[in-house]
Amino acid sequence: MSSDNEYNTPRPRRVTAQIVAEAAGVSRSSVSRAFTPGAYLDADKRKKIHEVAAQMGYQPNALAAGLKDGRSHLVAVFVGNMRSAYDTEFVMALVGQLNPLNKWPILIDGGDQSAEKAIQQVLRYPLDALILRGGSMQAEVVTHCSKIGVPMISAGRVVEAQGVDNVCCRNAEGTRIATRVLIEKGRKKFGYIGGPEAFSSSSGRRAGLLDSLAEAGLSLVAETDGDFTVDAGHRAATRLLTTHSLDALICANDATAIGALTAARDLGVSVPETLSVVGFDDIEMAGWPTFDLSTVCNPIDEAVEHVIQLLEKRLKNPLKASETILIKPHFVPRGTH
Amino acid sequence: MSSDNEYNTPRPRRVTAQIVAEAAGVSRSSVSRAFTPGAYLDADKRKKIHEVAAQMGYQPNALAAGLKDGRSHLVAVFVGNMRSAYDTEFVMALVGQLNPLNKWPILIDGGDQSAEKAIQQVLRYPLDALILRGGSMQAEVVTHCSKIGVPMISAGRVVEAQGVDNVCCRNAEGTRIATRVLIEKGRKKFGYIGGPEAFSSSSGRRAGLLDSLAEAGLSLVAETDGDFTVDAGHRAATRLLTTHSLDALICANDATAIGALTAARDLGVSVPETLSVVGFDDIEMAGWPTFDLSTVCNPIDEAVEHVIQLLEKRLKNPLKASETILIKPHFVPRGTH
DNA sequence: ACATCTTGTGCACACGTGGTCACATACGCT
DNA sequence: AGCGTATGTGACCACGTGTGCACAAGATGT
Repeated sequence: MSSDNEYNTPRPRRVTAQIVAEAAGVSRSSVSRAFTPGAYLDADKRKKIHEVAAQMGYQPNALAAGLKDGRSHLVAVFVGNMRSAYDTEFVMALVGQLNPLNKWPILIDGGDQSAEKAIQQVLRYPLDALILRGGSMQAEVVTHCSKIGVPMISAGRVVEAQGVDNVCCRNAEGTRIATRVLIEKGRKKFGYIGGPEAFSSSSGRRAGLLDSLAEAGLSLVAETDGDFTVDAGHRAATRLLTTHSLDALICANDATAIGALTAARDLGVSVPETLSVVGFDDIEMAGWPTFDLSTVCNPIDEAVEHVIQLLEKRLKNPLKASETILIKPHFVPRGTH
Repeated sequence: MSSDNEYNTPRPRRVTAQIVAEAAGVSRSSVSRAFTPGAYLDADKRKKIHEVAAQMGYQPNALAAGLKDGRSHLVAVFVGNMRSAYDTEFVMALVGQLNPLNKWPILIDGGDQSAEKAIQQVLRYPLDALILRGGSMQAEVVTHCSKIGVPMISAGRVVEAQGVDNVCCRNAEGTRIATRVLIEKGRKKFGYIGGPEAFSSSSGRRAGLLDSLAEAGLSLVAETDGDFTVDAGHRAATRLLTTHSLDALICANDATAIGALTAARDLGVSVPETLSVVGFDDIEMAGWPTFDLSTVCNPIDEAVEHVIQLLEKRLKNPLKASETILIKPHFVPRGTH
């Protein structure tokens, strides 16, 4: 780590309320009041102050304000893997909803190897909250957060801990529904391409598949694990399709499914005539004409909305009991099943 | 905007150095020193303090520290459009490089309609810097930043203003090279699908195309503008290919090219046999087997590295003259030309 | 003219930290 | 013992803000 004292030229300091006060010929308190909506201040004086402030480029220092009331309006957003399209879309939706609440997201990429260190450092700020989107988080960090009173909201993975709220998709139900649709279409020889074993979403989705197969008296013909990427999906599907005779391929997420789709084409297996391919998440790309992927929708807008609601509730009442909201997925029929 | 005073239950305040001092039986100063690398403190006492602090979950409040030395270690990252794969990849690389410098990114999505308001609010924090990745930024914001002494670094678009450093790709050179390659292959009837007119990158890329065409005594057969998305690329290419006879399609970015590629397939035009399609940026997706897109590499890692270097230089010397670094693109031959 | 109420503003404090300064303690040397 | 020096530590201040409190000034009522 580089030394912090290597700055030779000091930065010209920011304009402060004191400076504005002197320039406008009023007291510093009045400047502060001019920027505080509810405060008593003569209308003319307020206008004058705003003019001077605008000219000098003054805005109240959010850091100092936060120091006073213990609320920084900063929210750390920990993203499991920004390289995944689902996570990216999720973050975009989340950031869009955070802004109107006056909350500003500090982004931490869980895919980066220094993520743990990064999160430790970011926790030195008095965060209003820590939002987790997927990924894995050391238990140590969770307990640390609850110890220092930073609320956590986890999306996509249920974290059982005090003061942690959760929003999660009913993963098993998603694949259960999709599998039923395929069985009704007459599919019998199912393969599964999962994600990393450590991810609860992956195991949940697999469980739903097994449920529906059992229900119909079928069993899983072949399976293998990937890492949620297109590349891994391609490799895994190539392996499965060349070693087994399959008529349906359930994938743990859309990226995997897109890789599998490409692999099928490369092998000359026609989709959906002889093989059904189904993904999970319904990322934007799944709807592109090239792929036209049948998938299970893991609704982002709904999830984000719940996250925001939980955040607001938690901020209003920091001591409230933890909540877990489960979201119902639905099947999106397109051209690959 | 919601009132800020609607929090009924006050959050239990953070553990402070004072509390730790009392618990450890030392003075507050000693606690501070225990967390300051260079400071004099008895080794045993330091160890003791660290133990107590760890147990209580204490970490120095970064806000208060920043208030003191005028450096928040926060960096606003304004992204033109996080829905674009290039921007996403850029941000990921940037965030990864920012963390080791102890800088934390506050993400602002320029694609969101409230982006202008958001940036105004975020500027209330004493940011160490504002990094722009593409997109358009009101001149007002730029002058405001320079007025309050927040350094700006723009990537992908040259902003001519005091205290603004720039990193940008030689866009014209990129398409110039690509066009030459296609001309050497015997292509003569070129079409161009641009981006929004307001984007300098789009016009630069078009200029390079025209250069090389003129050089070879050719002229542009047809062109139209999109909005840098796959969908727009698809629509634009469909229009161009059905109304003109073309053997080469130069696209302003990869997303557009991928859309065009799909459109060509849909129309039964064989690529690369009868039509060459070339993109710009070399996003990850361009390398996927499904697309195997020939394109111009707009190197992200190199750009990010320069941004970081400029940032460090600027922080060391806030008054230094502005710099503009131009990056040399190169052609990436794949299967679509 | 005096009392009461309303409205506006300045003072002073708290927030949590890092650093400077002065002071206390201990140690080595003559 | 006396002195100089090295080392450790406590008291204080600055950073920029919001706000409670007290007070001043002006308006209104009797």
